[in-house]
Amino acid sequence: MTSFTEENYLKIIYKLSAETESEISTNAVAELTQTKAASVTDMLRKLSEKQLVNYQKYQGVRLTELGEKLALSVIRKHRLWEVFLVEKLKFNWDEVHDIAEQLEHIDSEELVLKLDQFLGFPKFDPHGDPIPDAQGRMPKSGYKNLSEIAINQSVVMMGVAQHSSTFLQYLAKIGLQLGVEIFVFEINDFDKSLTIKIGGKKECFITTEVAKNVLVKVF
Amino acid sequence: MTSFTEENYLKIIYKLSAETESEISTNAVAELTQTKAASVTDMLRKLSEKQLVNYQKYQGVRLTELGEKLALSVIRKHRLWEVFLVEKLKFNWDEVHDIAEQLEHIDSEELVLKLDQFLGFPKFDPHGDPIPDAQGRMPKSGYKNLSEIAINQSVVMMGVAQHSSTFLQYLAKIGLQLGVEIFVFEINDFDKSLTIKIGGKKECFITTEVAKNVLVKVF
DNA sequence: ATATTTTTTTAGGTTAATCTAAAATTTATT
DNA sequence: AATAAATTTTAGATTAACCTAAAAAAATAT
Repeated sequence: MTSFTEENYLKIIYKLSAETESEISTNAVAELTQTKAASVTDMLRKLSEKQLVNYQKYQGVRLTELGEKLALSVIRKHRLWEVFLVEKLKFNWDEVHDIAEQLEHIDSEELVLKLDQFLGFPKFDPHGDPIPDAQGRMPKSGYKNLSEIAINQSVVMMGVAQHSSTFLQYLAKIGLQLGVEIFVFEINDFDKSLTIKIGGKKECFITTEVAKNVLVKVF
Repeated sequence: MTSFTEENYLKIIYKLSAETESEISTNAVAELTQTKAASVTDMLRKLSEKQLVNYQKYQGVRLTELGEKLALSVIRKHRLWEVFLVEKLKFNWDEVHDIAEQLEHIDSEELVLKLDQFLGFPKFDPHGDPIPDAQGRMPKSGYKNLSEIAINQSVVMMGVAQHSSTFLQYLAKIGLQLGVEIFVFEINDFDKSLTIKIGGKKECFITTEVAKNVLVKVF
């Protein structure tokens, strides 16, 4: 009913919608799908015919309720498979994205149900992202960005807001991994860069850009 | 490098090759791919260009060494995923084929390696079919068809040579499942149909067609 | 308010995988 | 060996997803 490609478009439109209030532009979609704007226009027309998006030419897109449901089901599958890959197959969390990108399109409700059960109904994936339930409801994480934390506060790292390998590998290098304690030692007034203490030991200097992409839980 | 569709053709040509000595005909492939002969001709030309098959028009096809390697890698993935679905996710063995049909095309060597390890390097899938190793070598099962077993012999059921849901459900209904003991009670000279005793209890009448598709281990 | 720039769409084309109908080749039958 | 039947291939179309180049619309700057 919906192709691999259509599912990818829905997922991308969903992600963009989470970041911005207004309609999603053709160009924004083109950038994430790695295609040209003209191709996006074609696909938006098609998705619109299938009632998966609301689209008026030159006015951007929005997912319909049905489209959002579908997007969430793909995201659910992606994140469940990531849990499987890390927890069961012992992949590193920075190696699983591309494989999950393929697995998320496997079509079988029964499979998702049983996988979820096998994994013990996880609520978050290995990057700390919430896993929608079978009805498409997202658990609320309550996590904050490290950049919002006040000086002298202690927090625990719970996830990331960016999934590129380079970023994840940088985190690994400086010792930032899920579960570590982070103490905000100093915040530079000028550029908001910060000095943190990781796991009560290592001191480390990071830019605000990095801090924005680290999700933490406040005690 | 090789598409989903190309992989399916290779797999089907491999299966047909296992049954017949001579070249595989276009029509035979068309039947299993559920396409028309004309489409098969197109694809055979393409596979031939890619050095995956040897193909002379009007003369049928054969896999090249490279083609066979690829086919075996797809079959390996299919069977490993079937083990996962049955052993870990608790699917019934007659429910897993269609899902494995999708999973077999997931592209990641690392994934196959880790899945194999996670499953404990299984040698046979839930239908008793041998799982090729990473080098494409098939373990020898030594299993026989139930139709070859002499009268008054006792054997254990180890697999099936046919995977349709209807067949598997028929077996389930008469009580034939992996691991049961089968005693050949009587063989009808006329049509080779047989009367068997299942698990030392139930007596049961089956056609030779059924017996041909049941794999058994002789003590 | 008009002109310029940027964004988006249209028009027309490409490739992979399929199809139908007709032509060519091989196989089987007399 | 000639003809009929079956199989296979070719020719020409179709659909999904993409592309480039040109045109149209919207946003921005003067």
